[in-house]
Amino acid sequence: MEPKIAEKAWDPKLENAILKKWEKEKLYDFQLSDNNYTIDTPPPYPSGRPWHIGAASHYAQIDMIARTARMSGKNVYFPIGIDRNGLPVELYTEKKHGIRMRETERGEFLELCKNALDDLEAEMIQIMKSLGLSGDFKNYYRTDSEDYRKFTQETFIDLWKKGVIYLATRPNNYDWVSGTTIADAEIVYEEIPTKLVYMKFITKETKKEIIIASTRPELLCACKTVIVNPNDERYSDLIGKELIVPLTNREVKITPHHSAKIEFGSGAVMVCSYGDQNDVALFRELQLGEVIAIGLDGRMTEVAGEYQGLKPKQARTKIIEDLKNANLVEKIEDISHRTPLSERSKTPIEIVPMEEYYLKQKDSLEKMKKLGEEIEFYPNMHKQILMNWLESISIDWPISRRRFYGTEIPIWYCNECSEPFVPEPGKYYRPWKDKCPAGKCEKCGNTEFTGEERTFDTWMDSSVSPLFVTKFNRDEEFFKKTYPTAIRPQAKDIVRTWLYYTLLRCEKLTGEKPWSEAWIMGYGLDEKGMKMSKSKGNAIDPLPVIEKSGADTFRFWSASEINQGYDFRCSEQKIESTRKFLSKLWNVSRFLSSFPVIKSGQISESDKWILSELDKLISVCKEGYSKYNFFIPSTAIREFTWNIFAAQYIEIAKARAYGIGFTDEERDGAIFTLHKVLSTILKLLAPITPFITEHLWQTLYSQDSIHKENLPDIENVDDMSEMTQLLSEFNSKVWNEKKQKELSLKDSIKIDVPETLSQFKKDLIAMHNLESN
RNA sequence: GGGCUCGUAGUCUAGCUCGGUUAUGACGUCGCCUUUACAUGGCGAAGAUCCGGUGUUCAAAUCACCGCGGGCCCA
Repeated sequence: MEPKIAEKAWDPKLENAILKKWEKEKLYDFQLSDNNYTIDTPPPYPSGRPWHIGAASHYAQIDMIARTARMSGKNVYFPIGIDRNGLPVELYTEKKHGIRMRETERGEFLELCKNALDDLEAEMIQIMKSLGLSGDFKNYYRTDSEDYRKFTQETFIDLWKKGVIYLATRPNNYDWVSGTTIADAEIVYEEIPTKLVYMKFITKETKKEIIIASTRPELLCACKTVIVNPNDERYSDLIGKELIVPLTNREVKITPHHSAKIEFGSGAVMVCSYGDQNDVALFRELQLGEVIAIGLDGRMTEVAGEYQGLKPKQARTKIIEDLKNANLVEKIEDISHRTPLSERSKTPIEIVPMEEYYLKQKDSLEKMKKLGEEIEFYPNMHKQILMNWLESISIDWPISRRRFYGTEIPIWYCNECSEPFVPEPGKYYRPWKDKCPAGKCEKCGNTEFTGEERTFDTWMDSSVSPLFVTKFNRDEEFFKKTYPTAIRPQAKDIVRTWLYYTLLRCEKLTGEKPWSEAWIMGYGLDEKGMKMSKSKGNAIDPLPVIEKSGADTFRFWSASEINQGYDFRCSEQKIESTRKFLSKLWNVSRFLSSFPVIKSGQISESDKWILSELDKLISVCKEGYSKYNFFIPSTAIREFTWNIFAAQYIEIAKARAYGIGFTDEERDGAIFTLHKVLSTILKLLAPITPFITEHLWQTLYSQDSIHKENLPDIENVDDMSEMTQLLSEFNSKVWNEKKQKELSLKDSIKIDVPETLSQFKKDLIAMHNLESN
């Protein structure tokens, strides 16, 4: 019989047609039912080209979660969203058009951002689709849509009414490049070379010289005290005495404090508002009055005297010169200093007192820990990231940002008495341009208002993703049937932010946890194990890789190469070489396609053996799938298909399948078993490589999609796995002997079938053309 | 400084829970082979101080302890 499959290899170009067919058949459309499995899909941020190959791999695996659930009989809701709020697009737009946000009309700037996002988003959607994501693309949402922003504002108004939002002036992490406050979670630390300046302070009474080392001499004008360790004998007689600050000639006290390290610098430390977080803690503890030395424009203020208007770095250079000229410097060391940077703009943050809105979180920490305990983490070890973070939270969450491209904080202020007005939910508010919905101020009756200009931290938007996709407050039935959602898949670097904030917000709004499971993925690194970045030039663009090798190859690589939760290395060569397995699967199928698909036959001992191995494979795969660990099924299937099914069983059963020297019933047993095994492999593999399995399934077995099938169940065939090695050893022995004797594989040879394999004797004699004994 | 986590060929990985073969398989490398559905293949080879040390034991990749190294987080 001619094989139904003629082509000699799987052609990834077929994927496109399969995609179109799925779309036409509405295969993955979601209809609400009582058995919903909701995925809180991470909405990717279109930050620029190329998209990260690690992220593409994340999404491929998230799709495997969806397909696994679908093939386990669940009604899968797999929403697709795009995260479009926040700083990166503002920076991208400024650079692209050579403009500055604050010097551009706000409405115009927002329009430019929106256009940039549309471009970047289109490519991302294309990659996600071509990866075979079985998500709800038709209803994909954007976090900057009126609908979403209205929703974010509603949740804010709700929290405002609950009294968990407040205004406070606090030293804040301030990123002066992006001109906004940032949360602790957005700070990254880097070792940066800097100068440690040993300055000469003078004691007021005795005119004795005291050396104080600092990396921030420009903050001399904001120095309010000098601390020394109480155990430091060098200074014990000076505690409580006054020092003259160089250049400014102000007087400050020497205070004992345990945080002064005896061995660092000279042991005496100047405390300024604010050099670092430690200064903040000391100012609070010692109740010092702060001096604002750096303004919101990132430049020195008038308290800096002649240094006013300079950037801190410029001021530092100048002040070091001046100190040197005045002979007030003992020495200068070049050191490497662990500097806090803004994660987004990568510039050193300053600590500046500012009035911002806060969301209370400190009083929820115990509750959060409890919820964290209840949520199942895959892999479990990453739960620790959340727990450690919960342990270290010390201040409430600052939620206001001085940026443009974000959800506006829906507040107006009375021009007369400054009383804030928060409108009713139900509308998208833009206070920077909309008229205040209140006729007059409730407090003073004034009718003039000023709109709030700030926006929310983007995590305020993305932290309600599980509520948005389940239609919280908008469709009660839908919400009831989909929330709490089943699973939150995400990357491990945003556990402290996205995962935590979602937990916090959803609990505050619904009293429940947002998901019962969290699935945490590692980073994609380059082939040497370095972090990929556009600036280093080691980033791999996923689009050409997928176009060249095909989505299934990429997906199988992702599944078989990445250990759950661990960082992984990406190399194009390795991805491409994964394709060999798909070729193998293709050719196995091509061979089987020359035999009719039949319902039954007389099962021989070798058939029972492969069916028992197949049972084992099913168990292993289902175990792996149940833990969302795709490494387990992908490697098990490859191993079984290649080394057991193709290399051993097909060879053993081939002669019987051709029916030479066997009865029709015996022949049918082989053909039945061959198809049984292949069709099972295809179903087991379908969540990982949906395209090739669909193509082969429909060519060989059914008009219907394989993705409507359920994962196969085991049939409890008697275990014969002890035979596997014996068979493969015997076969290798015969093949090797023929090779040594320079015989063709078809030639006959005299080798006895060992007693242990006597049950397979007939198949083995036919397979190797053994001289009967 | 503290916490978490990991350490098996160039790379990914199995084995570790519950100690016992010649340490599994794949990618890559090298050699041979038109030979079967598949040269996108087959056969074979080289490649591992199982991070190190000590202890327990007849026996340690596996158990215990002490180190070392990487990554992430916090200070």
